[in-house]
Amino acid sequence: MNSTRRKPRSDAQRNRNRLIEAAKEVLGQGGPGASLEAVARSAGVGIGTLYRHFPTREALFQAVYRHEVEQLINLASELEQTGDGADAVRAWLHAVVGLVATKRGLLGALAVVATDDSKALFAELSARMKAALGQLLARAVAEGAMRGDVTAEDLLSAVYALCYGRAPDPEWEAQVLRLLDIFVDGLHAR
Amino acid sequence: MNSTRRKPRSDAQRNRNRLIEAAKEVLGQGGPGASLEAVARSAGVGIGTLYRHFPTREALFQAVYRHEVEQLINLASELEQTGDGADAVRAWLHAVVGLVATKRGLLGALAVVATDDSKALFAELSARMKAALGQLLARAVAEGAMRGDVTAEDLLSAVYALCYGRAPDPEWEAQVLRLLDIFVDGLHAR
DNA sequence: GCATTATACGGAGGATGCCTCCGTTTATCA
DNA sequence: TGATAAACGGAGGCATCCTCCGTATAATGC
Repeated sequence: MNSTRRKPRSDAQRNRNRLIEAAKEVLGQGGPGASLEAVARSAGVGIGTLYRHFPTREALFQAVYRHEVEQLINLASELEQTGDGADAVRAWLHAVVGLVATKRGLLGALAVVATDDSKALFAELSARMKAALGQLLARAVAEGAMRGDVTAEDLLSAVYALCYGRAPDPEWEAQVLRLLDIFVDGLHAR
Repeated sequence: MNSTRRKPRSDAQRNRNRLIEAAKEVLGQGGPGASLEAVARSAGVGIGTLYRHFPTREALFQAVYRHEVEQLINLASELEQTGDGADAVRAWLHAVVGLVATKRGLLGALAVVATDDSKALFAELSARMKAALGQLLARAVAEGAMRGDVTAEDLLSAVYALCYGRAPDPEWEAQVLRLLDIFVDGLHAR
């Protein structure tokens, strides 16, 4: 039994990233049924390469989704360094709305397939989002800038409700952000 | 201007029904991406015939959905004749859960496309469901069997929340029905 | 550096699905 | 029963799916 793992080849790593980037674009645009060959083309990669990295359509969806959420979580880490805890909370929630705005089709796709695998991923990433927001929130509360009786879970639920309660027209993102700001105003300690 | 409409040919009518029946099966199984040629095959009909009756995938989804909901509404009419108003309400809500159980993929499909057309259909059918349940509910209240401070809309919202708050595993329908029964018990006047 | 080789790449190809078009069939009506 | 509007069905052109395998190359040991 030989456990010496070679380092993954650099071209493999590069192509994987390109594919995720291209998929983010193409699937976000075209919805769950979009062409995977278009994704490969847009990534400048053969179709065989796409299938080697992501054996199923769902695997690709998952990778894109995880990538997006991890960017959000990184953003939260950065925001922890900024001056104002309340502003950090607001900025982060704006970013969440931005994600929903561009990835609506993608989220729909994941909701439709709903395998055990996707459900597990969903649960994991939800927990991590909640934790990230929890950090930001705790700081804002500690600074005395926000009321302490609202949990990260409450807040995320509210954002989702705002996002999905409205039909996606051109005004969508602006309207949601406006409502969200009003909501966040209400969170401030007085 | 000539308004003499010929009667639709009987074979057209028959094939249309067969297609809806087949689509109910195939799309319910295979989800929104299922093959329309499979639907046509399963209906024992040429692919051209399918496309003449339903020019787009969405048109077919809509027809199936309308058909299902109209069956529910017919069921409500029948239940109005039965002896016990409270039982009628319960039976009808069970039927709603049954619809969601078998047509989950279909509903997802409609949610993903979300054209103006589908939204209008959705609104129309929601209103008719509400009206149908309202009738049943009114009778149960008039009989003194149920409390009068709950609207049909409340009730439908609650059922949907029960349905979609739980992941669809094998136990799903039984669990939802159990919770629904508890809820309906709570509706009874005491 | 250079040879070796595990690893990854790319795209041809067969199967299937999408949708259109049009020649053939048939239900209806007089 | 004949005329004809209406409906049928499937061939065909194109796109996509996914697999398979010959070719290319990054990593490693010398």
